[in-house]
Amino acid sequence: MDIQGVLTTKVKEAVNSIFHIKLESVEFQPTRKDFEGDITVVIFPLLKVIKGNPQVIGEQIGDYLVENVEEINRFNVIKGFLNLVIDDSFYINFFNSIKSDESYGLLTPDPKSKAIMVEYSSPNTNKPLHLGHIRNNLLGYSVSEILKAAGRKVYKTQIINDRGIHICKSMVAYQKFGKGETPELAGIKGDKLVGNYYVKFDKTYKSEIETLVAEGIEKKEAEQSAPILLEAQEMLRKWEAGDEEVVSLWKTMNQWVYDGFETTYKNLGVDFDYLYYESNTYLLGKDVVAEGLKRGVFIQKDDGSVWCDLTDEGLDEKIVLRSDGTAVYMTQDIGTAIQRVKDHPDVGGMVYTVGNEQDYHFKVLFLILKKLGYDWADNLYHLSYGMVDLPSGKMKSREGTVVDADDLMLEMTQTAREISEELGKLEGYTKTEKKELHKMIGLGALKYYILKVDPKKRILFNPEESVDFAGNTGPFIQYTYARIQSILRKADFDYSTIISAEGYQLHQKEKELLKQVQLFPEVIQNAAENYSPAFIANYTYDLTKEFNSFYQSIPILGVEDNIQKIFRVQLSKKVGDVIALSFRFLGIEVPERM
RNA sequence: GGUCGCGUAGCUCAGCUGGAUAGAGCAUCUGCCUUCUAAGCAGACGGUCCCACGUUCGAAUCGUGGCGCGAUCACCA
Repeated sequence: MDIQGVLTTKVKEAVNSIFHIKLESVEFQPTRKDFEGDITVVIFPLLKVIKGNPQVIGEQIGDYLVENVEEINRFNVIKGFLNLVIDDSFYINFFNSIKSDESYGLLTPDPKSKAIMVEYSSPNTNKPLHLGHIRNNLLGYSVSEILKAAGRKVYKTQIINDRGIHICKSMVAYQKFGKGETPELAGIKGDKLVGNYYVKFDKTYKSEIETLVAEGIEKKEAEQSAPILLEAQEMLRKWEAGDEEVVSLWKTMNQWVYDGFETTYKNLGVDFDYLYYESNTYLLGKDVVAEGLKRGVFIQKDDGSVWCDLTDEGLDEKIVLRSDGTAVYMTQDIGTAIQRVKDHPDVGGMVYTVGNEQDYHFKVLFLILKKLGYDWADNLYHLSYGMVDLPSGKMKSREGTVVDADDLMLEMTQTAREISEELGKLEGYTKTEKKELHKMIGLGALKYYILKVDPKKRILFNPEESVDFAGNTGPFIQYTYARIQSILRKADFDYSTIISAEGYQLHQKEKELLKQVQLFPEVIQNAAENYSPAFIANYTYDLTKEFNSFYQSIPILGVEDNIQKIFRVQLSKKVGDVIALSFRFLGIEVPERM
């Protein structure tokens, strides 16, 4: 069925029979729209082994192919390009083979193959989620779905950074100013409440520094000796010592945050299979480091600190344990990775969705795990993505210059409602249905906006200019899907008949659409190999554009010929299916109407 | 300074395992709703693909050297 495979063989055969030369490979590309043809053989590379004029060589191969390959009708040669015209029957047969296949494009997982664990989100528990987390979440979730579609077994996970000085800051501020406030009493989400105290801490801290400086103390000194900071440090010591009061407050406030996060995740449509808490895993890496030291993977310095020498790899030495024996960030990540494989022995690789400011950290982490000799260490991937910046610069929670995740989702939904109401196409929909639809569209716009760009690229997000709903956007694709569903609702006849390739002549628009549908499985594989939802987004856009052109150029339900009508409805349905599937990989829902 | 990433139309981005005249959307301007949803379609306008050199029949794509932007080079996480 794979035309390229067939052609490769046949072109080799042709070259062998005409020139008596064995070819290694043949280069194909889709024919440019300005020329007649569907697939093109590039002749230039052949000139290295075949002496002669590319025009003549092309024609000779073309003649042979028309003679010997059933699917090829005719050809033309322009410069060094051999354009082949494929017979309609090939496309129709292809379509018949996939039209009822609901898992078209998907690979079923090999039960023996190893699972892959995808980590994403991994927030601190002292402030609400913001736009940066949204990018992280969408990427991690989407890549998980894409990997599944490509036949991988996937576990979604996150590590929750629930310990450390940053948590204590919120806790201290709450103790000082909280007066027993709770999310219920304040009527706000728990993560927002805790976030407020984090900001409050920072304000107090800054004013204390000012006071100290006014009293004539050096700024650096003041920064280190501000009373509220000392209190936070004291609290961290108490926490590590298991102080009951502190631990109890920690538990209460963390729970508020988890509840708040849960709401945000639910709205965003992401979820996790397994959770890891830093408070449970931060000590794990120490044993591994001790063992690695024994085996000579690490070296110990005079002060007792332990290091990994990576100078052979062109990097520096990296600390894995402090001189006082406590764990650093790296220690914890080593431990967590190993723990995950212990918990889930079928895991054979991991994907870490973390911003690109940590490129170096993960490079080192992966090297260390490899040095420690874990076989899965070859299958680690850092899904590194660029920051989301505002026109005013970086987002900083402490300074309140963030785009809050909940607020943004709400705004997108409201914009969707305004547009939708203006167009007024939802007659007969209940309030609830409309509300759901507006959310679907608003989030569709947001998710597509973020996922369509290459993860590596930095995104500049301007809250003043709202995310578009027209053009290359989520709603555009959702709209096309709704159009297709409308056609299917109106097609009140049996369109399940298989259209015979015999005697059916494809309209140009039908053919272009079929070619686009044909690309789908390959796109999924590419997206999975590159860990890039952007591949899926861009493909879906191309497919959608092609469909809209088809839709506006030729009648579907209105066409005279019954066979044509059935075929076009079938084709429309298939395009709708592919759109829905693609969007599912992006975590975007598609509407019946809009 | 070393390392990594990015640099394509006024703006946002595709294209990057080398191929024909570099593609979309937004914005600006023209047409198209008494036929299947106009959140649409068709068209116009808009380009030193950051610069230079090199490899090649052929370079936005590969290599080297620059320039610009960002990140990173903590006994912070």
